[in-house]
Amino acid sequence: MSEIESAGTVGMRKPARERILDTAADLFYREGIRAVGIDTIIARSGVAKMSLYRNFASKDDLVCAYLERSMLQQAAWWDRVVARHPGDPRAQMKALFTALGHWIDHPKFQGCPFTSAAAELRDPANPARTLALAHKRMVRERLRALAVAAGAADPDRLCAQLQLLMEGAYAAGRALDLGPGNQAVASAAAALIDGACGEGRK
Amino acid sequence: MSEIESAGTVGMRKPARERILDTAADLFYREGIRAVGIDTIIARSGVAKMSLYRNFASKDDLVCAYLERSMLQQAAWWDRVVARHPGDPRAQMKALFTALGHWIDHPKFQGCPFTSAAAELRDPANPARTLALAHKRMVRERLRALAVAAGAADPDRLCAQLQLLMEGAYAAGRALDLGPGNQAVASAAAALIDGACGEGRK
DNA sequence: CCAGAATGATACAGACCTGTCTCTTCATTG
DNA sequence: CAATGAAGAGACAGGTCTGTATCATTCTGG
Repeated sequence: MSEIESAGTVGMRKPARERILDTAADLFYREGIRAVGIDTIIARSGVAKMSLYRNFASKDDLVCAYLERSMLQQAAWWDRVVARHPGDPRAQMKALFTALGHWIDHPKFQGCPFTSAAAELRDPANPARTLALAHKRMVRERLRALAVAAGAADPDRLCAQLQLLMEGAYAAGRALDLGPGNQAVASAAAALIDGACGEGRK
Repeated sequence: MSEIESAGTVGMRKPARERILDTAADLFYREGIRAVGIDTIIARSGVAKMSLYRNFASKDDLVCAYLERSMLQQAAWWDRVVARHPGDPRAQMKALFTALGHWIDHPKFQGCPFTSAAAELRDPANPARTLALAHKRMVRERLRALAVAAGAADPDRLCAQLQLLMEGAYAAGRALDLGPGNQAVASAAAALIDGACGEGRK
C-alpha cells in the first residue's frame, strides 16, 4: 500500500524498490534464498540498507514479494503458450510441456523457484512456503481444467501424472543432465495425454 | 579409517559415532541441511561437540557421510525391489515405481535427500553436491540398464522419461498433495514403459 | 530558493553458527 | 592400582546474518 503510493508520488524517476526486487529475484533464483544475505542484495543493487527495510518489512517479506512476482510471470507464460492453440485443450497441454522442455534446457534455468523455496523453507508457518504451495495448487487446477476440457477419461489421474512430470522436469533440468531433456518431457507428456484422452481424437 | 578402528576396539558397547550420524541424518532429512546446526545435532544426540569433530572433519564432512549412507540405503532398497521379479526387467521397472508411489505417501517422506541437498547446496565445488549428482547419475545408469534389458525401442528416451517421473514423484510427494500419489506414479510409469517396450510382450 | 521526503552510507546490537580449546569423567587394560 | 585414551561439558573466538539507528545527501514541488 504505502510503498505503491510512495512510488507513485515520486513518479517515473527511477524504480527504487524495483532495483531491490530485481536483484533479489535474480540472486534468490540463482543461488538460493538462504544462501543470499541482505548485505549481498543491497551491495549488488546499489541501494542503502534502510531503503530495503523501508520497502520491505523483513527478508521474509522480500522473499514473498519475489515469489508473488514469479507467480505473475509464470501465469503470463502459461497464458502465452495456451493462447497459441485456442479452443484446443489437448494441443494446449502438449504445448505447455514442449515449452517446458525448452525452458529447462535454457542456460539460465535453475529449477522451479517455488519448488526450491519449499525445499529451503521447511517451516510450515513460513509465509513464503505457503505461497509456494498455493502456487502448486493453482497449477494443478489449471492442469485439471485442461484435462477435463480435453475429454480425458480420468482427469484427476491425468493431471496428477502431468504434474508429476512437470515437477520432474524442474528437478531434473537443474540437477541432472538428461541430454536434450526437452524431448523426453514433451514425448512423455504426449504419451500420457494421448493415452488418457483416447488415441483417436485429434 | 581410524574411526572404524576405534569403533572396533571399543567393541559392541555403544555406537559413539553412530548416534551422531543417526541424529544428523534424521534432522538433515526432516528439516534441511542448512537449517540444522551443529549445536542442534550434538544436543539431540547427547554427544559432546568435540566427539563430533573428532569423528567428522567438518559439517560438510558430516553431510557427506549422511549422503553416502543414504546412497547405500537407497541401493539396498532398489535391490530388494528388483529381486522380487528375477529375470523380468519390465516388471522390475514397474515394481520400482509402484514402490516409489508407496514411499512418497509415507508420513515420514520428505522428498529425495539428494535432490534436496543439491537444491540447498548450489556451490558446484561442494563435495556433498558432487555426491548428490553422482547418485543421480548412478540411478540413471541402473534405469538405463533395465530399459535395455526390457527391450525398449529407445532405451535412452525411456530412461530419461522415467527419471523425470521419479524426480517428479520425489518433488510432488513432498510439496504437493497429489491425493493417492502412488497410483499416479505407478500408472504413469506403466504407460511409459508399455509404450516404449511394445504393448504385446508380457 | 527552500522545505520536506526519499535515499545513500555506515555503525551497531543481538543472535546464530562453525570450529577450537580446556578440563573433567569414566572405562578399559596391563 | 595405575596408566591410557575416549568421551562429556562448557567456554570461547571469529565470522555472518538480520534488523535498527544515525547522519549526510539529493531530488522534487511550491
